[in-house]
Amino acid sequence: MLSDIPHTSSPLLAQLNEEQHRAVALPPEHALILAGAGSGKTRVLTTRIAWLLQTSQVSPGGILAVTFTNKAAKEMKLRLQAMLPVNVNAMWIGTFHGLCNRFLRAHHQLAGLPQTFQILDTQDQLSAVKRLCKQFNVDEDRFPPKQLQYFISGCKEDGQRPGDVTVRDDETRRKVELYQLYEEQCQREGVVDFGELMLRSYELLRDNAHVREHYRRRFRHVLVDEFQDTNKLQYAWLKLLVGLPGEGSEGAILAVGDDDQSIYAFRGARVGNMADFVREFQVQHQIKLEQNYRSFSNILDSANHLISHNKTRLGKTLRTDQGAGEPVRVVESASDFAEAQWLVDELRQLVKQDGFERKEVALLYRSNAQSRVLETALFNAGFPYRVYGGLRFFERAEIKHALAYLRLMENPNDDTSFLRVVNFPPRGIGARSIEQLQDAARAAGCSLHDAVSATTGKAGANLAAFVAMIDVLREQTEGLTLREIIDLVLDKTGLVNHYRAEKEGADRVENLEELVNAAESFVTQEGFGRSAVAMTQGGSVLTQSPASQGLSSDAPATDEFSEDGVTMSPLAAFLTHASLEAGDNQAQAGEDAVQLMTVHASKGLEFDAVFITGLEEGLFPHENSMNDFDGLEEERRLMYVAITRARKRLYLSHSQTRMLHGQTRYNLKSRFFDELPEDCLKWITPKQAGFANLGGNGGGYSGGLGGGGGWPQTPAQNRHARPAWGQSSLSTETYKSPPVPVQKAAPEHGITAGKQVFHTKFGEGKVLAVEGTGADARAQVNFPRHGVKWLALSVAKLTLV
DNA sequence: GAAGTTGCTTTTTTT
DNA sequence: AAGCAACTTC
Repeated sequence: MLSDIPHTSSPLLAQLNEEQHRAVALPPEHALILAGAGSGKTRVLTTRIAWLLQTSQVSPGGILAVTFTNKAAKEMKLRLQAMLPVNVNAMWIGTFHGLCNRFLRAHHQLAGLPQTFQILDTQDQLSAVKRLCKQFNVDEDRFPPKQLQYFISGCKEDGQRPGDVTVRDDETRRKVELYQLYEEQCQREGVVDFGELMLRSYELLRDNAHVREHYRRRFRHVLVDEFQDTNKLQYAWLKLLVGLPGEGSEGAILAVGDDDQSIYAFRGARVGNMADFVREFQVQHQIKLEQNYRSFSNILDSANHLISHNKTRLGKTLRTDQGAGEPVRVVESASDFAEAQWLVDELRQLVKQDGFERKEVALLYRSNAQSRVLETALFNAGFPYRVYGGLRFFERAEIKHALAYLRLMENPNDDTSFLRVVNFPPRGIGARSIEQLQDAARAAGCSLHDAVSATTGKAGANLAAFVAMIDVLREQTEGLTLREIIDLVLDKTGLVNHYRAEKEGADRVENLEELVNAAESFVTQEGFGRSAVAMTQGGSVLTQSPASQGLSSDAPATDEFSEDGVTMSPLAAFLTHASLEAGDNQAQAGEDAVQLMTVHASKGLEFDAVFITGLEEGLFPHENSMNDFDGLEEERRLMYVAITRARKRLYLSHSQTRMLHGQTRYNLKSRFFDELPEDCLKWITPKQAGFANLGGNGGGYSGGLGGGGGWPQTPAQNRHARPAWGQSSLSTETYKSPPVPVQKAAPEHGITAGKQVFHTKFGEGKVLAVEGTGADARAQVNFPRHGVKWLALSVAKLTLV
């Protein structure tokens, strides 16, 4: 009953439905919100915070909100700021890793870390592991570095140090040994990987009662977004941070999640945390948000119907007040090329006739490899598109090189960075010199940087020059602005010149210039001036001062928890920013282009029209997942996520054949089609124009003139050349259609109704019907094992029995 | 020390 | 198919 809720008069609550209202105005106790897709989850989260502040139940300093992505954190701050005049930087809003970083910077001594510790991203971590393997002569066939990396990350996600791992066999024993050595290496070098950020922070809270008590008193309201995606360690961290009932703590957790949208089990997410949370925190308030504001009911019913096939669910059914809307369109193509071509035609019509905006249309697929055909077709049609995924800005090689120099200036012991740039650009320091240096460093138990002075000869001179350059740069850049520092480093290290001289290096030079811009805007946005300033997010933290008793739990901005302990140079702050936030990977936002992405990447987004492509057995559900129960359920949730992205129109598309790993595969349509409500669907058969059927005949799609990168032209972001017939600078107006590949005359197939035929995958079957001629010829065949199929004769290799 | 050649792998992804 | 790593050759 609304009347039972306090403070209902707040205008903040006026526009909420009853469920949302109840969620926002919950008492300060642990609660779980089951928020269905499109049910206004973020809105509830932000309004909850705003309401708590407005009704003076908490001050900004008492709020901690945690998300999984920087994007979500940014969004939350933005919307909060729009709701009420509050300094969002006084609140702790960020990703798990961002917040952990903040804790560790503030308590670096207690955590056993240098103040300037650097953060290894996944790439850095792998190269660190490789280096370790070389040093200890690990048989890389028996222990592939990638697998070791996976092992180490997995252990950390489970909260296990080397000593905590149960060793049952020799292989594990060796892995644990290497894990231990890896840890020592990181510690020596003053670097932490992502898992370490989380684990160290957990241990900090676990092992230091006064720190724990301080934060428990301080954070009265802890809000967790996407709770279904938390892993074991993150949940344990939350338990420490807030304290279980009976531990005398006062903070309340508001967990928001949707078990049906849990699609990250493969990387350690534990949906079970939701049930554990309810049990361990004795949650009294559970609210389901089932009102969907996004989709028409044909779309929503399809999603509901599909997900109802999952056995392990908390149970939730979305409803909408919008009408049925259009039926969900289902399309079958003969080949992935035909699918792509059909898609382009349909897109054109969608935009021209039905008035959809390009950027409001998404093409979704299960795996990245599927994007290529789509891109090729779009590119050749001159249709603007944008691909999400792939290399992000701060992951690009040239950027990582530049950052490595900067990191070395901050922390000379960072051997990973040292090795990355010691001979890049080439300066005559080869593998042999580096090996010698590594031996010396190992013998002396010091970093590569420090071992240089011990080397002799010509190699030693080169190394000495390199180290001297870094040291000189450190001195020269003292007191300069971040921009000036980076400019100087790019120049003096020869990095820019090296790429200028390279014939394919223009994009890289551009990216390096972009790095300077990124630094500039970082300074502006985060308020970093010339002098050292506090943590990137502002706000206060508990310093290492021993006087940590008698703290007020709120608004400690002016007390002894001043920012003293967390001052960082602008450079150090920028480096942290670069490791924690890989940056955008998309071309110009705002460009009106259709969006291509994996289903995973689409989570949290919505579009007017959505195409889900490649709905085939083995692809979606993926073959690696479809053999075990949990895997299949996750695939189904993935499909559920995909469907619920659509507002108005949804297309489901599958193809009979598809090129995969250089081979044509014959696929059955996805089992998910059988799990959708038939009366919501409309089966469309696209007209099979000649162009659409060029499946396996080696037509003109490959081996074009090359050049160009996507459309519209985004040279710096879209470096990889794609096949194209035309010039790379296309415009919709001037572009001419690619020449239609010459279709070989279809051989006389002699397939007629009633005959027995053989198919390489489906086996023997009986022809029921044949239609079309030449390239368009299709046969309907009844296979005893696989049912009735329509097969394009130009694609499927049917032989008469 | 750098450039060319062969062979191998191939889900999903954030921090 | 294609990208990447490791190997061989100049």
